[in-house]
Amino acid sequence: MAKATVSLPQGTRDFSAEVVRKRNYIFNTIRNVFELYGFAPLETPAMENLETLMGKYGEEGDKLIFKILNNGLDNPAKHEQIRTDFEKVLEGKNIKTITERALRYDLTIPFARYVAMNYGQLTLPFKRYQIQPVWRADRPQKGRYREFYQCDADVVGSTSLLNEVELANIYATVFEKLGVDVEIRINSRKILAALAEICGGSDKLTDITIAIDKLDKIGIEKVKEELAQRGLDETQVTTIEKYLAISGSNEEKLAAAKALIGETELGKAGLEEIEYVLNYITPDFRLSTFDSRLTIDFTLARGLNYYTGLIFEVKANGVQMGSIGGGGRYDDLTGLFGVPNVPGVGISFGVDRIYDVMEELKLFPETVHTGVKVLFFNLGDQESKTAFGLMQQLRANNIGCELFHEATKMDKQFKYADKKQIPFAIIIGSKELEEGTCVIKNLAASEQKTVLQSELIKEFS
RNA sequence: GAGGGUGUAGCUCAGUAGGUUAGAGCGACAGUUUGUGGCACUGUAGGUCGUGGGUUCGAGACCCAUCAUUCUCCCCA
Repeated sequence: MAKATVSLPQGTRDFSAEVVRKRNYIFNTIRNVFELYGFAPLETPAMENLETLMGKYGEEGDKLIFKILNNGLDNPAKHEQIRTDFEKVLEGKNIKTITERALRYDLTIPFARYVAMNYGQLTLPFKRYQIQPVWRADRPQKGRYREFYQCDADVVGSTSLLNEVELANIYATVFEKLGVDVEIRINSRKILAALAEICGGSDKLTDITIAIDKLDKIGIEKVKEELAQRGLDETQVTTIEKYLAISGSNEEKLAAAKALIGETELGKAGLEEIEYVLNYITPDFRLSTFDSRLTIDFTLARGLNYYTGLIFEVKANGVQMGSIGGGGRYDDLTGLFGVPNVPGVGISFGVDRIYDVMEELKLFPETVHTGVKVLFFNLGDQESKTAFGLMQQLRANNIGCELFHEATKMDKQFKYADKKQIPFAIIIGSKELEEGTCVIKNLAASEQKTVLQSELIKEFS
């Protein structure tokens, strides 16, 4: 056999039947919860105008956007212009004559673009969910792909913290249903801004968040070094050290943070937001284990720079994996597209990582497999014609079945049923044909019985 | 963008200081068994050892390049 020379682009995958079924199980779970909470579906194109995406994800993000080469570059009339323009591409610029479209990088920005375009028609607050693939030109590694699905739920046109409460509950409900043990971390960008304010001014916000975001990876000493490198003096570093040292229960953390930044306006507001959400998680509202899963994490920063209020991040317990969900509040996302003052808040699920976690922890239920229920054996021309008629009757009664494609040894037909995990075999040979009966065999139990063909449907209803 | 690991049969991998004809398990196919599977036994097919150079009397093994893949950092879902 010639060795296949075809391959898949880096970081992409094919999904076999079993994997698709398991993935659909996750998709359906998430979709049902979104619907349950009053969110409506939206789909946007795989590609957007490049300028819609550029500059929205920070410098790093821009580099990871997959750009689409324009068609028609081979037109001889344009060659000279194209060559000149391509020189600029080599300098790292994006030139419309070379590339003007790109694959979507996330679902939030296309959503903001949609809201800006349709603002007049939307009933506010507008709650939408979106389940579609996104593409990033990242280097693949564990839990990281170049094509992966996001499941987003966002609310725009409302500043109410009730939205945050709802979204936190969606996280809890989905992972509860999937049986994944998670920790939902919560923080507020306002608190980080307050910290920056008392540590040298708001222009230091980015420096500070970048540094403290690394805490659990590089440790406190390295963080302090990095802060000093980024131009903070000793008092300021000490303040941040105190901030990072905050620990204990949610209540203890709140109290400690109040002492440190409660005086500032931003700090006060940020802490109130967190308290508000936590207070909603009263026994009446919370799910069985919810309160132990929603924890304050003052080191949580999140990279996407459009967040302005509460931020969320979800991590799976008991497994080495990056975050499997994240989100937060943004004050003015559509302002980028010419419609200012539309506040919003949203969350995202990373299905591919959730899949990896569930696979690693063996959390998929057996029932995810849903193939055909019956295999009709093919034991000859006349026999298979009778089988075919019965098969169509079963199908008409919504019972999935197939007829083996050729008359061959039973041994082979049994093996086919095994491989496809078909639970029942129906055998019609010359004897059954004569008697108007058929043999129903339960393959797992290795039991069989003979019934009249006219009674067959009853056996499966 | 930076740095590691790995490429040998359809799959998972062995292949010991370079040495004659490259192996195992699983899978596939056939048979033992022309209408009762999963087990067992027997047999068969399937490899230019990722690709291209080099060193050597001799390379799957060593060196260089290249491609693919995987992991870590950065960043993120």
